[in-house]
Amino acid sequence: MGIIRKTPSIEVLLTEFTRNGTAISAIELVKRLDGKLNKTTVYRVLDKLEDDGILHSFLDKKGIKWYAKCNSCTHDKHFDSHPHFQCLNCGKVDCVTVDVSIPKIPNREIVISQILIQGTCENCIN
Amino acid sequence: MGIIRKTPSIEVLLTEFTRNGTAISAIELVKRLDGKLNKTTVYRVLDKLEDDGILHSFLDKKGIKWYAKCNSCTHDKHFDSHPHFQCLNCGKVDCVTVDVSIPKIPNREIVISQILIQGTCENCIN
DNA sequence: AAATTTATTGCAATTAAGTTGCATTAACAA
DNA sequence: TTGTTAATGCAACTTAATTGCAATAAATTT
Repeated sequence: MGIIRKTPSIEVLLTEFTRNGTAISAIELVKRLDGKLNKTTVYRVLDKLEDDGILHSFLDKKGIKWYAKCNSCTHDKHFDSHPHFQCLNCGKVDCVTVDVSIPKIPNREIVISQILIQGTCENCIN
Repeated sequence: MGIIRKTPSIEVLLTEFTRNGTAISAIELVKRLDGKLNKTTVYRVLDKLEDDGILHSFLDKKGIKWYAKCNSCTHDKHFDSHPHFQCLNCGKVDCVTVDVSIPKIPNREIVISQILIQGTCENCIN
């Protein structure tokens, strides 16, 4: 893959992710960029950025799709197996930089694993 | 909560889960019981059975809702933090009885964690 | 056993995240 | 500057899941 054309849409979306380090849900981006970018475009650009290894995606407990900036992903391989933490109070989601080792399971081959942690974030804990 | 009335719907749905030990998706149950039970009823009974601590639910990577029989859940507390394994080949999903310890995260309180593992199951590995 | 209460069910309509088809626009290479 | 084709916008669609409401039927009361 690789980004083929540098368009305003791609820049606009990337800016949203560089603004702060947290994950952003697809619908949130659609709402946030309403009037600026079309819903379809948002979904398609996000998809492409994920293909390119720039963003990675995951679903929260409600099945809502979230995206976050990748650290060491390539378009070949996504290292998105770190846990994602969702605050039950403020809704914020971010990537947690701890290693969780998934134990081997007899007779099964593990391809991907996804860990979603929900609780209270550092801002809401007090 | 607790089941208030013992209706055929509840029995029909529970039978599906006792038939074999794997998890079943909500839509799969809706399809499987088409003509026998209404879609709305399926969703509502599943919801109630989860409330009662008889089933627990989780979402797969596509955002589809799955249910599985609980082992030691009560209507107060769901011990659903064991991983769920979904076969990328046959689609089967089941509960994995291994303990995955989620490390404590500084300044955050963990309430629930959900682990979804995808790969090849014991039937499809050969 | 009949009447009463109200949880449960079925049906149709709705919701909402995400997708698709297609005509139009605009990167960017030649 | 022209031609190619990726990217975009719009409208319509898809699909899992939910909601409102009237009808039905457990289970309790009389």
